[in-house]
Amino acid sequence: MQNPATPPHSHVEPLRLPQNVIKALSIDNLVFGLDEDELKILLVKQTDPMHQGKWALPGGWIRYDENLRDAAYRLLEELTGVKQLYLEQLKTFGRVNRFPTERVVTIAYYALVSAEHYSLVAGQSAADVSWQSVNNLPELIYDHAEIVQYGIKFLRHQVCHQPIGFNLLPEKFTLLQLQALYEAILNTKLDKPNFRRKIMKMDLLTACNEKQKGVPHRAANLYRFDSETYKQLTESGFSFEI
Amino acid sequence: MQNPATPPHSHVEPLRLPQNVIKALSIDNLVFGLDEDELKILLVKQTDPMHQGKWALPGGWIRYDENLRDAAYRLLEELTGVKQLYLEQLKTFGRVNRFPTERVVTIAYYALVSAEHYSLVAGQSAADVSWQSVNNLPELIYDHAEIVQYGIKFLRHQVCHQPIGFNLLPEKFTLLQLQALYEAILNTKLDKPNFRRKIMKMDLLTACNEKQKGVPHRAANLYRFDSETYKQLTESGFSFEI
DNA sequence: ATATCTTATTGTCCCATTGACCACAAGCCA
DNA sequence: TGGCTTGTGGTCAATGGGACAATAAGATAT
Repeated sequence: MQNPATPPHSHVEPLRLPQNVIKALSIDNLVFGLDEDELKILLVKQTDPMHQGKWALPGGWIRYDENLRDAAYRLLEELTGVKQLYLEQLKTFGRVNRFPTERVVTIAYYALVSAEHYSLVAGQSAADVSWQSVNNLPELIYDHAEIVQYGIKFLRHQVCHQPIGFNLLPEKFTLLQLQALYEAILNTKLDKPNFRRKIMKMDLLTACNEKQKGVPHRAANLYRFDSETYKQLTESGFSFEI
Repeated sequence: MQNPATPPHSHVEPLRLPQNVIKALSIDNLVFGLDEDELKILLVKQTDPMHQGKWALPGGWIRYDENLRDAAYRLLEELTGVKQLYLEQLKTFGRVNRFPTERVVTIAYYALVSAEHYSLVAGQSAADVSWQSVNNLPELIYDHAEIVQYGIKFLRHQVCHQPIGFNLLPEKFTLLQLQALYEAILNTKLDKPNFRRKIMKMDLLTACNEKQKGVPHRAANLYRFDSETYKQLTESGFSFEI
């Protein structure tokens, strides 16, 4: 972990910046995944003596000639090998003393990893990367706990107002999987028939004409999110609400 | 405009950074105000030959020992003299070539100026600061048009999901003023009796037991926003929706 | 084969909310 | 006094959501 792409929080003192980056400006990624109906985030274990036992958000430096989002993508791909994921800016955190040795402002992004990629992510990379349940997080370095709290709150809000939850599911999913997703993120119980009607009435799902396989009970229909229709509906004033 | 607090976009080349700031990181403020039922933003006229006739968002550099929000507050107060305003982070913009001479990333904040302060704002400061209708904006420098578009969209969303619109009104306001605010921001027409019922049922307004004065028709009741009640309601799961 | 279990899916009832619209009240002005 | 404008209270039908009952479809156990 001594290469130029080393995340800023792998060092403590002295701060050794790689060449060709914007000093004082870093990226931190808040990566969400869904595991057995539980919402998890991706954390990196700190190995240096100063932060022994603590964890951090995966992050790194922005290159001088690199757009912000590109930097976030690159850092995630370097870490997890996953290319396709939903990624949006979360917020910028810059409290004066958030970083010990220098004034470092960090731009936080949040990402959603689909079920297909979920198990690959942590495996692809070093052993010190792992998924952790948002309901039972370890101690985090710097202000990362604050970033996580803000991000969870933000995700809870977003997921109700934008159809982004689908990014956490496999491409083809059942209505119950979708419902379980909302229950996991919002930490609530929903009524199955009502949830079903609400979703279907939006006309955002297209039936795959295919059924679940390998389940020990009646197989449910599989659906996929129809982003084309969503785009059209949005233009005519439709707004997604759960 | 050659003092150390000069906004980054007042210069073009060479980039002369004031001492004691975080290089490569600036603040831009998107300041909203309501004027005669029209939504306006605060812009600064550019005087240097390079940007003659163009306008910019008021902005500046972040000091090395200053929190981000504090920097945004300071810059606004320096420019307008207004201390009390609603201010929140909007988004960070950092396209590689958004700034001509250097890689500069900017953290955009958005602010809401109350009607009491509205007319003071532009007067307090240089003649090259003025309110401009969001429906008829002049040409802006750099990526400021993009920031403005994003901000307007964001405001339209926020105002429907959070009770922030009150920050644009005087402390005591009538229901019709509130309705006009929503109509101006959302660019729609609303039904008066229905809007009224919807708002009142939320229990977020307390009557001042006072009436409008100096109007050539029946005077309406004045109300004020009750932030205490809102806090309590929020904790019990209430969510503001228009 | 039959019972039983689990989940999928459809249907129904009731109530709160919304939107469209009407009617009257209050105050100013000519 | 009457006409004008705006405030305020009401009706009514349509809609949408929450609670919940009922049935269907598979899989498994006996």
